Amino acid sequence: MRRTIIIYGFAMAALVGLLKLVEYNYLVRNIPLEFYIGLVAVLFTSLGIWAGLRLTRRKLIDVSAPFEIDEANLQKLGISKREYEVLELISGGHSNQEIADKLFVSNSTIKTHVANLFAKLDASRRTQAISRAKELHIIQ
Amino acid sequence: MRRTIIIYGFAMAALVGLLKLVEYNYLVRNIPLEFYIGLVAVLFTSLGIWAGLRLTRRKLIDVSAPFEIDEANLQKLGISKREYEVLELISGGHSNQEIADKLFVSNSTIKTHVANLFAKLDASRRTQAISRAKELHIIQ
DNA sequence: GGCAAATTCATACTTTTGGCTGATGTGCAG
DNA sequence: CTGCACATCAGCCAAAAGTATGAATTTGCC
Repeated sequence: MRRTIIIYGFAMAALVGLLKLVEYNYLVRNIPLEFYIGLVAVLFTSLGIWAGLRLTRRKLIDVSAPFEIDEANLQKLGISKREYEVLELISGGHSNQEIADKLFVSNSTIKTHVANLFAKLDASRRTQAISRAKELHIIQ
Repeated sequence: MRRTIIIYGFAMAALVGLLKLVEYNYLVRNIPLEFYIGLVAVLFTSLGIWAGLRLTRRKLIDVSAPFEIDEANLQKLGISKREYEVLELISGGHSNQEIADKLFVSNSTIKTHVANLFAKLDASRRTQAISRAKELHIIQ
């Protein structure tokens, strides 16, 4: 953004210099004013197109951005690191036992984490938790 | 696209007219040439930004294209209309009983639909079914 | 009309999940 | 040192989900 504006400024300066040169030639060689104006128009139209695209390119990227977890919501809900791991595995379609095996803890532990997640996500079913978490952009 | 170019053409013509007017004033009232050039630069820069955004707007829309269910995959798996409704409600976080109430059928019926969905989606848990369905782009 | 697919429902049984309570160990900030 | 958050685990009970099997109805299509 800032860089684009700076580049735009430099381009502006360069063009002014160029114009002064043309102006000199115009005065000396009597080039038609229309040609002069046309040149300015074309150059600045191009510059406008370029600047416009530059300034909105981030939006393009943002829109197509893959996925970014909403850390703010995670913080707000107070979901811990371990709980988040469990949440991800739940949304991956794993059972409590599978999650327990993957994380090398007992089934009981997973149940506790899941229960805490439900409280924090205001859910009472794992499918509901997934749905809520998706709404809050804390999982994909 | 074509419309943008036409509008651009009209704007160009209008500006040329405006410039002629300014040029007249310039010749008559001796407005500095720099002012004249500056005006052209600003106007055409704006026009360039506008045209540039117009011409690339389709890309913006394309990139942010919402979501389209993969009908091909639905067909391939042989998921029926009713089954798909159930699938959507499952992914919405609803219990079998809730789904039954929403669709005005019995819990048993939902269980059957769910079992059939599992077979077709090669899943054995609703969370897994959601995960698979998402992979296949048949739900969001 | 008749067949195939889809939709509906039931019953019985197993597994998984969820709700609740309580307990232990660890690390960190006040 | 003393709460506090976090992570760990256990046990019990109830509810929900999943499996299997069989069957009646409806519907779209040839």
